[in-house]
Amino acid sequence: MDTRIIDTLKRNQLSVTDSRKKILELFLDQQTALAHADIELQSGEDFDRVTIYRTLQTFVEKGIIHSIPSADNSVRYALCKDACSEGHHHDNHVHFMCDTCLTTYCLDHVTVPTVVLPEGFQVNQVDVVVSGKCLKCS
Amino acid sequence: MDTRIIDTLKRNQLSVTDSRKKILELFLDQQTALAHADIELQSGEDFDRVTIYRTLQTFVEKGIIHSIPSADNSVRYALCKDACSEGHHHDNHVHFMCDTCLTTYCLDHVTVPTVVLPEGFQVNQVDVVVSGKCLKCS
DNA sequence: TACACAAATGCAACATTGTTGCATAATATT
DNA sequence: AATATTATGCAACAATGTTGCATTTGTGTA
Repeated sequence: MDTRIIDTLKRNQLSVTDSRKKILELFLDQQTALAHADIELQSGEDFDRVTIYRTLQTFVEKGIIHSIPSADNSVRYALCKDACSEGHHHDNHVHFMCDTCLTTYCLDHVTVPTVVLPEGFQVNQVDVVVSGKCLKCS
Repeated sequence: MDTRIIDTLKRNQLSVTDSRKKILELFLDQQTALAHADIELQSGEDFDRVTIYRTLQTFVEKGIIHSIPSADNSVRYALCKDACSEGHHHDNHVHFMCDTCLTTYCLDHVTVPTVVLPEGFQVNQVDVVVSGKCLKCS
């Protein structure tokens, strides 16, 4: 068992439970974003759907994962890396969703460009959602 | 009745029906994005939910409206302006969602910045979703 | 290690959102 | 005005998300 899993949970003052360990493991094992349905399928041992919803919600609140906007009614989540995992929830991100395989990536190292808005709009967070073909599908 | 409504429907080879007229009118009357639920509430005369879903779907296919990604499980739609309305579906957009009142704007005139992606990713479309405080709420 | 407290889970029931097939009604075409 | 085409409404269903509460599990402490 990856020690990062228990470390992360403890650092965030969360009880170490089976579902949390397993769900966090799924995120650590793959570099892509996961939707609720993915987790339900991949978790093997079946946790109650409610537990998965609540776990995701808790992880978002603690800044362990963040949600990725999408236009297809399926919110996905991805691990917050480095800086973000220390509690800076309001980070900007570039996300990429493959039109073909629907795999979604959080591109941490891509810098979010500055957006200039009309007078009167106060910017809090900027999410860039790029779609196209990913490495595997092109 | 706004002649733009019937014009737009005919230009897109769509039968002119009550629900399509009403829904298109809602989009034309307000400058903000609408979710399915908003339309259901605002349409007054109640159309079947299925009709609303199908109308939105048809409008998206014809390029009359476009969907806006969101992180809260509620896809919103906004009118495609000028260039876009002539059939160029794959336009890039900057959208703004107010954290306070949840009103969503399609900022047509704001230019979408260029995003540089890692080797191997082919860009098709770029959506920028900005959140913060809107004109009214700041 | 055992105990008590706090917290998370699972279940049930429900609410919301989205989809499909088909008969009926409305619109378009001649 | 008559016919062909298309959209609507209904019903039934599927998927997704939420809430309250009893039970179980984890945590901190003696």
